[in-house]
Formats: sequence, C-alpha cells, structure tokens
Amino acid sequence: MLTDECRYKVLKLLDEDPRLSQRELARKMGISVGKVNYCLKALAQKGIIKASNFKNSANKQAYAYLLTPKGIEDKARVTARFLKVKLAEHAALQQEIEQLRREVHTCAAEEVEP
Amino acid sequence: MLTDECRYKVLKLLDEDPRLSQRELARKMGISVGKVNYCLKALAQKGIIKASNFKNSANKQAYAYLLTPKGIEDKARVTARFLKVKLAEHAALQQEIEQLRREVHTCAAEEVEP
DNA sequence: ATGATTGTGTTCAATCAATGAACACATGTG
DNA sequence: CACATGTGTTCATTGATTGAACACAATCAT
Repeated sequence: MLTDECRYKVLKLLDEDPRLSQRELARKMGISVGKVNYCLKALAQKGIIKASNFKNSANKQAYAYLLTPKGIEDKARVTARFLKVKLAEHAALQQEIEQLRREVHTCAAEEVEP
Repeated sequence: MLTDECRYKVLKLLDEDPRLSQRELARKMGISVGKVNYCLKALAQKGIIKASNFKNSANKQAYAYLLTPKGIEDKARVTARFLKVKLAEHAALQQEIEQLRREVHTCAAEEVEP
C-alpha cells in the first residue's frame, strides 16, 4: 500500500535527511525494506520525490531522495490531513478511555459481590 | 488472531447482550463473520464464554454466548490491560499531534517563502 | 403439507498487504 | 586481487482476513 501514514513519515524523514538509505528508513519507520522500496517508487512515479541518479547512473551505490517542489507541497497537504485524522483519533480514544474506565470500575464491583 | 482488542470487544458486547448473533457481532465490531466465529470458538475453548447448546443441541438455530465466571474475571483483567494500552496510545498520540502541529506550521512557512 | 424465505453457525478457497532472505552491483579495505 | 560492506531490487512465502457458499432449523405463505 501507500497509506497516508507511510507517505507522511517518508516525506518527513526525507525532508530532514534525503540521504537516508532504504534500510535506515525501514528501521526508523518500523516497516520492511520491501515496503519502503515500494513506497519510494510510488512517490517517485507521482513526482513527489526525485532520486538523484535513479535507474541509469554510473554510481549505483546510493541515492539521495529529494523532495521536489511538488513534494514539498504534497508534504504540507498530507501532514495537515494526517493531523486532522490524528485529532479525530485522539477524540475517539478519549471517549473510549472514558468508557473503559467505567468498565473497569463496574467489573471490579462485580468482582467483589459474590 | 485473537487480539486483546477483539477479546475486549466481544466480551463487552456479549456481557451487554449474550443473544447477539455472530453477524450482529461482526457488524458492531467492524470485522468479518469468519473472524467472529474464530474468536468465539477460541474464547469458548478457553472456558471464557459458554454457548448455551453448543455443537449438540436439538435447537440449532441460535445460541446465547454467556460469560462464565472465569469469563467475567477475564473481562475485568482484559479491560484493565486494554485501558493501560489505550492510555499509552493516548500519550503517544498527544506527542505525535504536537509534532504534526509544528510540521504544519513550518510547511506552511516554507510554502510562502519562495 | 409443502415450498419459500429468513436466520442461524460453520467452513475454506481466495485475497492481499507485508515480510525478509536472496540477488546483482558498486565501493571500500587489507 | 579478494573480501567485506552497503546499496537498491525482487519475489516466493507468510499469515491474517475476508466473504461467498453451505447445511440446517424455524417461520411464513400458499
């Protein structure tokens, strides 16, 4: 896939340091190299990142994955969207926690009375 | 699988209404019937729930999935554990949101300056 | 009565994201 | 030169999840 979360994290990390290898990205993101590779290709195809010397270079060793102007724009958009989702999650979680607190109390009560 | 989340939700819903069908459970939990069936069997095998007339009954139409005493105990334990996890998630989310807020601001700034 | 419809639980082949070992290549090292 | 290390890339395998299909029971309509 290429979820918003993945997209956001990749762009954030590459914006901070475009010279991260796919394995470093994988480690920092907590996903596999295969998935990182897939995401990078997807983002490159969308023109969101540009790998310096992608595919036909004499120096195949390492790439720098640079955000294109479109990429910077996209990063802002995705980040904002992601924030929105997280805020919603936060609110939902808050409610769920309240519910859980009540559950814990009633369960504890049930536990006592035989 | 039989995650804590699944376990908690099933026990909560069945505690509220043991007469829920597997399809109703699936709908309320947002998962497939197959998974519900799997979870119920797992919980039954653990002795956490007991299906009235499970497997060898004249009336095969519908079961009531009742929490056993062990089930009630388990529900309390799982709920507490689940609450703990959710609180941790909540804290993590809070930090992530802070981070995102900063990101949004810097991105917006970058957007302006050419 | 009997056929049709609805509602059970159950099964299991198919799906699909995700993994990570394996590969080809390039560079650095001894 | 050989060897180790570090790239990106590939792809068979894994494993959870799905949901259509099935057998059975009860109810409804004719």
